[in-house]
Amino acid sequence: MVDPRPFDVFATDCPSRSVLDHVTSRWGALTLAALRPGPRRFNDVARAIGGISDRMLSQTLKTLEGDGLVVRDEQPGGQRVEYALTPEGERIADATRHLIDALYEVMPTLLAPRSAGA
Amino acid sequence: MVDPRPFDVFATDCPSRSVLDHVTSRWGALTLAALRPGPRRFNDVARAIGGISDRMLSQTLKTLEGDGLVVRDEQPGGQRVEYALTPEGERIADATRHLIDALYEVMPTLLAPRSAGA
DNA sequence: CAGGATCCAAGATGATACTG
DNA sequence: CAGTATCATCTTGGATCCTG
Repeated sequence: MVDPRPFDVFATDCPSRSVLDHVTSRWGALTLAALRPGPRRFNDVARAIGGISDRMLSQTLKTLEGDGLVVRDEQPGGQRVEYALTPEGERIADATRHLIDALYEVMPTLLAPRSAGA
Repeated sequence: MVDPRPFDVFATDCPSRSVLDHVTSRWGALTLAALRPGPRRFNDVARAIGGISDRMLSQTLKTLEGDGLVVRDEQPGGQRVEYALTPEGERIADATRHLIDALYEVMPTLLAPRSAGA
């Protein structure tokens, strides 16, 4: 039986490293987080994420789709396309959501003028 | 009483957004993960993270230090400097660790040749 | 609506050399 | 050891225009 965990994000050549890079890319985490509530259309995602351009969203979605974290559902007719998380995408999106929540929790402290002791 | 959670990473101008950007920067997550086991010296961190250059590590550490997630401890004498996580940094590092673990869990599926149904 | 193609500026990153 | 300074480069990201 092989090692069930041969992955190592610290290694440049590990496949998990590239997926991590995509997930932690500038728009990756936010895109996954935006899709977590459920399938969404392109422009809805674009509007949900402040500052993202069509180009970057398109590119990010493609990368995540290539990784198997997102699926593109094109309704017949063409005028309507929805993006959704795959089961694996959901696991990752949940984790990024936790990260964001942790961030919210520590933000007040980070913003505090450094030390209450001084 | 003010809203205890006025933060929104989806908003371009929210402070939490920039911290998220730093944490999910190319080397941010890996750097935090590398420091999670405990304080480490510069070159040890550098060696732990495959592919990072001195320059990038230095820059990443400074950014995270500026956010209040990392502290720099310089031992008198100068030849020895250690980097450690602040309590807030630990919370974030834990979250990124969970993200990495989630990644490890789904990797086998992501690598599988697409579908067992075809 | 849902993007693709192009052009271009800005920032990220790396290699190397140098310092205290 | 623990970085910093410089330079060249490669990628990222945005704005704009175009198509089905």
